[in-house]
Amino acid sequence: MEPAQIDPTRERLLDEAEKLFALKGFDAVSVREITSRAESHLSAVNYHFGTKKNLYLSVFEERWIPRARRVATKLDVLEKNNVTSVEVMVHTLAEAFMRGFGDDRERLMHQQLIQREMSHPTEALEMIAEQVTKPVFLRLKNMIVSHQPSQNNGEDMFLCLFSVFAQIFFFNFGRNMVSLLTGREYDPAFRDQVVDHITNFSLYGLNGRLTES
Amino acid sequence: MEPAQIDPTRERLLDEAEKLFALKGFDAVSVREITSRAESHLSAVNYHFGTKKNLYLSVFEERWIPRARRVATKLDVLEKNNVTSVEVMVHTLAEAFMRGFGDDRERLMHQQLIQREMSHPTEALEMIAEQVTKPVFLRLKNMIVSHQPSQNNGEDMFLCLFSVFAQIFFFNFGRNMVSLLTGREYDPAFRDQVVDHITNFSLYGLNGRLTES
DNA sequence: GTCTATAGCAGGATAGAC
DNA sequence: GTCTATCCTGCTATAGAC
Repeated sequence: MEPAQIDPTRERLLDEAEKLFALKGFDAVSVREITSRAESHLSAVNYHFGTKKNLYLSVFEERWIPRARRVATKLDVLEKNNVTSVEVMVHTLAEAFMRGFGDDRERLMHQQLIQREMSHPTEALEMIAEQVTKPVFLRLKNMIVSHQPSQNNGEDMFLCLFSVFAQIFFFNFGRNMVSLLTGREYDPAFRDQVVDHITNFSLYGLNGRLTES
Repeated sequence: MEPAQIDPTRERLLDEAEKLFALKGFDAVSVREITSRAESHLSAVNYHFGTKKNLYLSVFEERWIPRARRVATKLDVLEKNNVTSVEVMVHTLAEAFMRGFGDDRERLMHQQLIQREMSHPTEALEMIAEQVTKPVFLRLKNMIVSHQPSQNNGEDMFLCLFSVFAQIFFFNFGRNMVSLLTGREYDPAFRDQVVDHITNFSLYGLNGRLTES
């Protein structure tokens, strides 16, 4: 099925499709728009992917999931060095997802795609859950609980991990609201501030903030 | 502009439009679908709202914003009773947004609409920020800092409030992913568990969980 | 294999009967 | 004011020229 030789037209189609699906969502994007941006032709999509829907799923198979796996390798160093500090773990995690992509645009695109899938799942969400989210969460859970005297069960730790990811997602997809209320732009300084905030909030919650001297 | 007498056709159109826009998003919904569910006719939308876009904005003006204000009144009792416990505040806040709607469907619809606006803003987001989010956040910030010896500035407290809302949003719009990973359904028991989790995580973060005996 | 042409259908908006 | 009929545009998918 996969061509041994990479087809550059097919690659451009996947690139532009991913950008547009993230920006506007499946229904708001036309195949014509994708092909014209990819400097290709309407029927090239049909030739390479059969249908628009299958192009969408291919974006996840061939772009999104490999990228998510790449970002997840940022956690390898923690395991290799046998890091025991939860603070370092959470900071690494937050930084990996807030800054561990090629650039800001790529990170936003990546997270807008998963956000759409989470609120309106297609076949892609199950692929992602099985191949990415579940393995990553299990690794994180084991890293944390193996160094801690906690009696928490796995489900409770999963909820905590969701709370960390919830913040990462919110500060990306909700950046418009955040900017409207804080008056801050998403420049590198603010992003660093957000990473520190997520780390501190996830570790100590509100009490840590309110009682610090 | 507003009719003194409420037009039942107009009301049904707003009701069905809100449901469908929340479920599928602006582009994926056709006016024909809205009018057929409202047992009305295609041109009724044109007559009452002019355009599809204006119907969408009217949903926020006449449904979403009034509902958000209604939910926000759940915070009044805290001010009236001069509550000083941050734990009570956060729990009230989480419960108001996790359970303080007519029913589960209404809450999900409400939060899917704001989620879409946050990631892809239209004129509606500015209305919401001005008329709902900013006033609520200011109230919450003042309630918390007026009882605390904290030196935190307002911006930092805003980030904390975003982190609380981030979790509320995530456990709603991301419920598919949460269910896939935990195997739990969103029954009332799980929702109570989530409210408690958000309260605890927001107050004490991971450390509170890991060091509890 | 690439691209043109087009089938076949659904969309938003409107005009006009009543 | 309500509803039918229709316009025009844009869509996906396909057939077939080259």
